[in-house]
Amino acid sequence: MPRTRGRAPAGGRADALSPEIVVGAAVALLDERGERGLTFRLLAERLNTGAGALYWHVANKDELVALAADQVLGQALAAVPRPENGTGLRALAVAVFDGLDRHPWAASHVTAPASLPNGLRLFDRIGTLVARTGLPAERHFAVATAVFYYVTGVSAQIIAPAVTVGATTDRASFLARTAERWGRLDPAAYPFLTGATAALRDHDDRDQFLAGLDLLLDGLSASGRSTAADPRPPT
Amino acid sequence: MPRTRGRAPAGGRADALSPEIVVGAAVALLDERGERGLTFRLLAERLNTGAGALYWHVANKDELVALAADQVLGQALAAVPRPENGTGLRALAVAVFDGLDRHPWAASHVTAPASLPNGLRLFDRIGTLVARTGLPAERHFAVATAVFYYVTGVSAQIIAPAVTVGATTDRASFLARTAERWGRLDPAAYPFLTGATAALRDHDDRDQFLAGLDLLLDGLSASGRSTAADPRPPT
DNA sequence: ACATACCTGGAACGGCGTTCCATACTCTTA
DNA sequence: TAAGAGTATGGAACGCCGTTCCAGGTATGT
Repeated sequence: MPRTRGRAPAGGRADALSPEIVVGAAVALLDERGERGLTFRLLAERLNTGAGALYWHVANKDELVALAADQVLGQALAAVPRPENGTGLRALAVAVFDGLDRHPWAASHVTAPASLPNGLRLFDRIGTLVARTGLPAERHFAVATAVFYYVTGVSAQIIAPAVTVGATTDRASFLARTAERWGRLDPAAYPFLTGATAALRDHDDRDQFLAGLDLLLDGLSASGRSTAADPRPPT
Repeated sequence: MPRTRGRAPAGGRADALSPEIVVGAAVALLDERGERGLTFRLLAERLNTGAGALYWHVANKDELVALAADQVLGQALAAVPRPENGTGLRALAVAVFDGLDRHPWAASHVTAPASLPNGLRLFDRIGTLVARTGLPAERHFAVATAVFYYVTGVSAQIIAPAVTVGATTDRASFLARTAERWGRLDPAAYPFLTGATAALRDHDDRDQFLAGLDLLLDGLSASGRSTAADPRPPT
């Protein structure tokens, strides 16, 4: 890719490309065909140009996918309700999860430490909300990082596999088959799994995300209560 | 790949391949060159055979990488200390993190729901330890899943980016550059990040994993205390 | 009209995952 | 011992991919 990416001062062709257009088309293609279906040739075809032209606007495929994922994250952040009461962190996390769930390929590309605009915005909003909880200041960064890691990492774990699986079969029958396989395991070697097949069959991914998130947030308020900086120390 | 993969009843050549040998060589190659460096041609060359022969033992590259990651997970599980007191979950999680940290490419390939042997073993051990905490039985599955997601998802978030970054520059200078970029952001738009550059520069990834894990486990014991099934209800 | 900088798009390169298949090896059966 | 079957090999070939290269087009500034 050439050094500069700025547009010509004033003009340019009417049908000119831009990084935004290329990334937008990439998001559409990723939504339709998944990560393996995104190809510079196919993308160029949709944009009525050649593959080489895309490299003027985007360094390589890694950057293209990263930018596409950051755009998805931006849409998710735009959907976050105003943080009114004390539930800001939870609402933010849920909005990100739901946003990524609509574009499953993106989940595994939102990485830390954040470098792209919306990743930075997400981390900053988490940090700002953490700073309001009354936790001692020296713990803000570590806690914010933990929440960021949870939201991005666990979302990726939950959402990403669905891409591979969902293409072939629907979720219910996949869970049923998995549960059946668990049930056939040796109970001596797998005492927990063999008894958990019903729970596996009935579980909901989004609820799992929320359950873990609430554990984390409970731990946050619990540890906040037991610190010296707390305005209302126990007894 | 052909239908069957069983070895001949008794014999075979002295230099015969096997799925174990192929996966073992793949692990070595992944350790040396990372995921992009693993190639069927290169792998075949190391095993003194042709690329086509590998497909007799392994269905495709996805399966090969998944099996390699599961082998790494197996090594990590073998290193877990005996779960004596109440710290079993923490020790298990730490062992998995450290094991994956030694093979960074593997972190993002340990997925849920687990299907390969060591993924199943990990989930079962987490579930067994959760069942011992005194939590009501109907919450065991959800909590075990949350811990599993945390361990695998957050490990992947922390460890995987280091592959891309570490190849070019060392960690300290990467953090320094990132911190400097955060410092140049607009404080009005990024109030938290602009004040967190020092914390970013000094943070330790493993400590972050532990900090979040402890939050989660604190939440676990806190929510365990407040449930109806608890033998000692609050006041 | 000319020079310049930006941008395009098609051809070409090297490498990849995967398939195919002729061949070889070993054990079983006769 | 000879033949057959099943198992495993390895090299050639296929189609596709990311990426590079570059000759040309298109606008602006002089």
